[in-house]
Amino acid sequence: MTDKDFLKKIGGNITRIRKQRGYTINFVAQKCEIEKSNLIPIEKGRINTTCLTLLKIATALEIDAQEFFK
Amino acid sequence: MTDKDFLKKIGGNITRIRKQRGYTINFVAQKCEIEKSNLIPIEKGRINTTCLTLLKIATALEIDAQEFFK
DNA sequence: ACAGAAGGTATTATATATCATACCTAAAAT
DNA sequence: ATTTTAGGTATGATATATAATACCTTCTGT
Repeated sequence: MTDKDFLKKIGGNITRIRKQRGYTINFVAQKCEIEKSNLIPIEKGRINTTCLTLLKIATALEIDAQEFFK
Repeated sequence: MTDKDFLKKIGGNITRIRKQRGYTINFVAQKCEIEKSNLIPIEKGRINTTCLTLLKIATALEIDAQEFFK
């Protein structure tokens, strides 16, 4: 698995689960207390985010962070 | 789960699996191509590492990154 | 037609992860 | 006793994630 594919997998999982919840990017960003200018590239797999940012997103999506790696 | 506890969980899982494999920190750091001055504080839960560093460590430990989050 | 919502991009500033290196201690091996 | 190995810390430099903000496009609702 390449680095790029790995980040795209994580981002894609975040997008998929967010949409399953019916949440918008702005809503999740507010709930996480992160900026959408950070969240959007994470979902796109463009940036190599950190454990704690994943924890914030997972908490906002009411899910375990490990789900993002499946 | 606090931020500190989350990072300690991840670091503890890395240490546990590394020792199960009988690998030293130096060996894993070399295999990962990361510095031990980076790996040690990750295992201790002192730094908030990134997805790609977790991927490198998981690959060196022959495991899926999601194991670190369990 | 217009207003608002939603996704997305660009830029600058700041915080911090990582690298590279040197050094230390304790324990084990010889 | 000395050397080696393993874990760990300290520091300065560099790369990059994140914050904060402004702006853009498309689509939907009115």
